[in-house]
Amino acid sequence: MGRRPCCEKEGLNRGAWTPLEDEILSNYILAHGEGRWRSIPRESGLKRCGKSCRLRWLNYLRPDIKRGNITPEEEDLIIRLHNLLGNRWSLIAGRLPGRTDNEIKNYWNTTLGKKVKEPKRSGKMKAAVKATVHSDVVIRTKAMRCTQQVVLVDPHPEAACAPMLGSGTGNGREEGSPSMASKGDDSGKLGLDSSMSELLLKDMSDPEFWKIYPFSSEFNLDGNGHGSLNIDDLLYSEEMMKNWGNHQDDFL
DNA sequence: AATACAATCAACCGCGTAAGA
DNA sequence: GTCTTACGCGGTTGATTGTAT
Repeated sequence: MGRRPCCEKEGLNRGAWTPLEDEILSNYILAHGEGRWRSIPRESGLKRCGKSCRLRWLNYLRPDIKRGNITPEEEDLIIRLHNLLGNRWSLIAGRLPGRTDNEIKNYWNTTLGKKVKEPKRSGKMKAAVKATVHSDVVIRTKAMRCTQQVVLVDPHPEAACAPMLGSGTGNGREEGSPSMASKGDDSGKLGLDSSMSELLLKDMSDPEFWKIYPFSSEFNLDGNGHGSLNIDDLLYSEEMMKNWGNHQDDFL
């Protein structure tokens, strides 16, 4: 009794998409909009599973897809975001307008992964993190959709919020980004969800973090962040919100 | 020119999660 | 509260293209 397949395989086309299939899918989505992927094959007449349609649209057919080589600036950003976020390609892609998670993942696996070696944490640093943080945060390996537990904060108008906080480039994926959700009329605001906690955990292992974010007095910590705190208190603290815009570059 | 190997990238797969019944 | 369905994600595969021998 294995997992039920996402769709019936019989009679469906597989492999590379033909120009005709691309045209049918594009026309359908332009007419009816994205979403309801499962019903697209049935209603458009495509012999593809909905999942395949979604992937084709997101990775290839979307009008805002940026073609061409990754620029050095983009490469640098990918490296820094990967350092901060790990293999969360959709989050990284959300900061690179016109680039897809699949493209970035491929680029990393084929090019950057060889160039960049994961910086090793010293045992001392790991121990510091262990001794410092006492929380119920569960480290996830996958990004989550975020529809609840969202905190909206006003961005600092003077801070250059791009790319980490969204540059407002019109990239459709930004508003679906799990960690930076915007809702309704709050277009000028930013959402932070609890997935930021794990990023924070990583950053907290860096002594520089504690120089930039002087939480020591607020949370009863010593200068190296030693003590006991609830990570959510830290994540959503005024100090974090205040400093984030001003110092984000230090962590990218 | 032919073959082998490497690199690239589109597509597939299975899992975790949210939403609705 | 439980079950089902659909979506979105990261990991992996395999076809294609490029390069070396």
